[in-house]
Amino acid sequence: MPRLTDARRELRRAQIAEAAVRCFGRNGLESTSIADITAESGLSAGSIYAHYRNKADLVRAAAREVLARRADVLGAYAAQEIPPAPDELLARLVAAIDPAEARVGVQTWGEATTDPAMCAIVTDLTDRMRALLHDCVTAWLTRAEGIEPAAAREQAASIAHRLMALYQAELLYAALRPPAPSAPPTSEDTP
Amino acid sequence: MPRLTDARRELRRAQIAEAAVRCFGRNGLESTSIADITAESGLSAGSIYAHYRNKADLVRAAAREVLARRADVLGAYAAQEIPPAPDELLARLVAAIDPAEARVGVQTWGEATTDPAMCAIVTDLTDRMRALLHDCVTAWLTRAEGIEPAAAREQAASIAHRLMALYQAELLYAALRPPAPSAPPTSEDTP
DNA sequence: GCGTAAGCAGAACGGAAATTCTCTTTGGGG
DNA sequence: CCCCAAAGAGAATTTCCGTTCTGCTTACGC
Repeated sequence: MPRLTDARRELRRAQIAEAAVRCFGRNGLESTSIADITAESGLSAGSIYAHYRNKADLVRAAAREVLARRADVLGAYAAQEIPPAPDELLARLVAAIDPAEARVGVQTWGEATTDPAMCAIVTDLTDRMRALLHDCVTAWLTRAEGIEPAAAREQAASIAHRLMALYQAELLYAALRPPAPSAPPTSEDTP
Repeated sequence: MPRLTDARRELRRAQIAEAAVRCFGRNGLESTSIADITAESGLSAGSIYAHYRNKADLVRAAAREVLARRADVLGAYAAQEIPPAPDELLARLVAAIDPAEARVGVQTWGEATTDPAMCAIVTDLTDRMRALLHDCVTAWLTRAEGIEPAAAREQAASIAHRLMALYQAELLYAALRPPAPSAPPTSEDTP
């Protein structure tokens, strides 16, 4: 049965998801139509539906991609032998924020308030990032500050919680900074 | 010209906006149709369009209402003679969060990434709340901690910034806690 | 190489939802 | 208390968009 080889199939899925992320960053989750993604990806509607069950499925895939990419940045720091101090860590994470991805990230929050599946994706990633932060801070407390591992782990929890909160807030600021590059006007100008 | 008296007109607008907020909290900004708001408010579509130019306009009004209500809670604390300490202040603000309003608040963030008008509403309120926090913390630093007003005002700035960030993060958590009371299934269960 | 079942393009379909239109009701001013 | 324009109800309209369907094309397995 001549199916696409798995590698090629994944490539197509990624091609679609990445185009979707670009569209979402530009126009928002609900305002981007399948036609938009069609145009951005260079593929056809039929093709998209061969790779994703429906639009909601594609939105979730795009969300997973954006969120996972953010976790990866953090993961790189967590893997270091001597992790940076909390302030420094936060500063670097904030500096690594990409405005377009921040917008999609915040849009996924909004969607998550309504769609349980999206909520699961968001909370799962939030928990994973917080755990990563926890590891990072624990390692810093023990290696750079010379605190007992057990005590460090405990202290790190509240610090990680706060770091996560501050990071999320920064993500929100980044998402709102340049309102929108070229959003279609919503027709409410002159009364 | 027998128009509605201003008081009555405002009453109708509020009636519609409040119904809209309830719907948005339940189903999200984009998923609630005018028909939903019609059912919730007990008014007709024609009537709604007599009070709001279009759906986007109504969404903005609802957002303003929810956001303003949050600012009011904070404003009450800011007006006190001896404001609470930052930790206590944050704890009280968090305790005062209503899940349904939190959901709408987060949805407005998502919308703001796309709609410049909504972005202006959100950033305006954020700035105003931060300013209120700033006043609160400054007052606490001077009155409870006995710090010079000028120095207090300066120190308060970064504290207020952090408080705002932590509050926003808590709002997000509250919005995602019980995923959704009764969301319509998105049809993606069995492959 | 070659056949075939898939991927894929693009038009067609169906439905939903915002906005508008028309007719009825009603509240306020004289 | 009466008139009339505006408020309101609810159906009609229209536009738009997700999804599906129909063939052509292509890439994989033999």
